[in-house]
Amino acid sequence: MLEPLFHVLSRYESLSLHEEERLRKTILFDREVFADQDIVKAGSEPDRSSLLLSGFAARYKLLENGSRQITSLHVAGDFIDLHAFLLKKMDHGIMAISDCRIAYAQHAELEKITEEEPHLTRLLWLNTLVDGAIHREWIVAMGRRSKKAHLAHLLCELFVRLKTVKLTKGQSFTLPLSQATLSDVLGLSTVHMNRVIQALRQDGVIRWSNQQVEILQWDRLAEIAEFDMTYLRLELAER
Amino acid sequence: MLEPLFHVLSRYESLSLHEEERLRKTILFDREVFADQDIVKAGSEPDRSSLLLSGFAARYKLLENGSRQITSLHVAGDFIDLHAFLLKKMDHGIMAISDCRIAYAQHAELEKITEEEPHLTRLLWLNTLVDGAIHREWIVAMGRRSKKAHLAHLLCELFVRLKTVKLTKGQSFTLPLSQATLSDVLGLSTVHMNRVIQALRQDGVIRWSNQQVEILQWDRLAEIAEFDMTYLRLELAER
DNA sequence: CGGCCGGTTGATCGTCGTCAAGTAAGGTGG
DNA sequence: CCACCTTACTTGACGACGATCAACCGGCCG
Repeated sequence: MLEPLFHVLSRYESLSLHEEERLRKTILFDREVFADQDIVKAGSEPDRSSLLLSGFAARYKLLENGSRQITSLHVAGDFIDLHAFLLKKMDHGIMAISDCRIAYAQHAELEKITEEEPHLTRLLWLNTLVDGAIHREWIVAMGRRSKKAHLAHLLCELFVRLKTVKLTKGQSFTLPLSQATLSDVLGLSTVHMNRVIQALRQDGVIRWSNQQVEILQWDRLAEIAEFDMTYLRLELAER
Repeated sequence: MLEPLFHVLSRYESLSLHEEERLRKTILFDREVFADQDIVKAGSEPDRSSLLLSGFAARYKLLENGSRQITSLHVAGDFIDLHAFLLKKMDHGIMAISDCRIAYAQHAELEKITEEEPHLTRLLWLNTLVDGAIHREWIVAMGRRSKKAHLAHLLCELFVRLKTVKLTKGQSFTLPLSQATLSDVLGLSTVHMNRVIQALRQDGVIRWSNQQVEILQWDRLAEIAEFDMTYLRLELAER
């Protein structure tokens, strides 16, 4: 059940069996959250952190005029609010984009891990640092890339992340986001979001329908995006 | 010398004298970096992390067409590349915006801290999490705020951050960024950057000249920005 | 069958980038 | 001390990009 998490953590540094056991004992109780439901409410102060076992989730903030900005997308294996362990108060909400399966780690247990398991602690810390690296890449995309390049970059990132948790088939993956939701990722109107997608289709680099994205020409897509996956830190380092 | 760092860390949770001592022993050698010089090069794999003692620094990425996006701004007390301790490879550069004074912590020493000082480790981790929270707020600003609101938000954030390290005088602070540099923060052209600044001036909420920013009407500025400082996590929590 | 949701397209308008020019301040060399 | 740079900021004109308003299509569900 925790395999996606093991895949994610051990893509940074190998996990010992003892550490896997420790995580199994820490991460408990799973529940289902249906699409469009909040997994964690903005402003709450949870006493546990949520691990996404399956499905897609998003962190988001709402503005007074009702608009929404999604600040990150999450897939199986992602510790979606591990930062709440130390940040305490949620400064944003997290919602299920598709139906999601969630498991929990009590903050008290995480604290014990920081007292007793320094290596595992560093891996969990690293996990949150990769979140930060993704945030930085999104900032670059929003500030200085064309909208087409931004979308191309997002697709490259999702493909690579999904591949490490074995959720791609060949050059395809399932992306259960409506164009309206996607537009809240890129900060666009839905109309223009649609046109940007059309542009990538017309370039012949992707096929996309019924929530299935197929990358027809990875090299050209990566070139449009100027995609450099260093920031995802997927090369295994020695412990 | 490390007082700014202590101010930053102890605004999260109080530091014990032992922990302050430990930091003093860990953070050594300071040097000066002049404005516009790189402090850390993109692609490098530093064996130490840099603490900014004074001055302003920025993390940035360059794109192939020569444009630049700044992904964060740093002030005295900020551990500007603490994430490199675990991320290993820099996926972005860090440059001095004004003349900067820098001290260093060897990664080997930081690793010892994670083995021996769990509470201090959590504080350092938390420090990187606040970076992430700031990134998220910037993403929201770039995606869904008007440019005027984005700038207002940035000024609010900088004012609050500078205040906690005692670098404000009344409602004023020194901001040694040219408008061209600022435009690489907001993702704008320099021409439009200038016009956005004019707009805030005309609203009478700020005065700004010779690198001195004075906030004339905090409430209106915060209202334009929809500024909610929760994300900076400045309320002191118990240990 | 009718309504709703997601996707698509056209028309129009505002925001913002680009090109261009001009001003003010500071620094250098004669 | 002044002629001449350079750098930072400022303003105007114009065009491209993206938001908004509006309409329409197809599939799904009650």
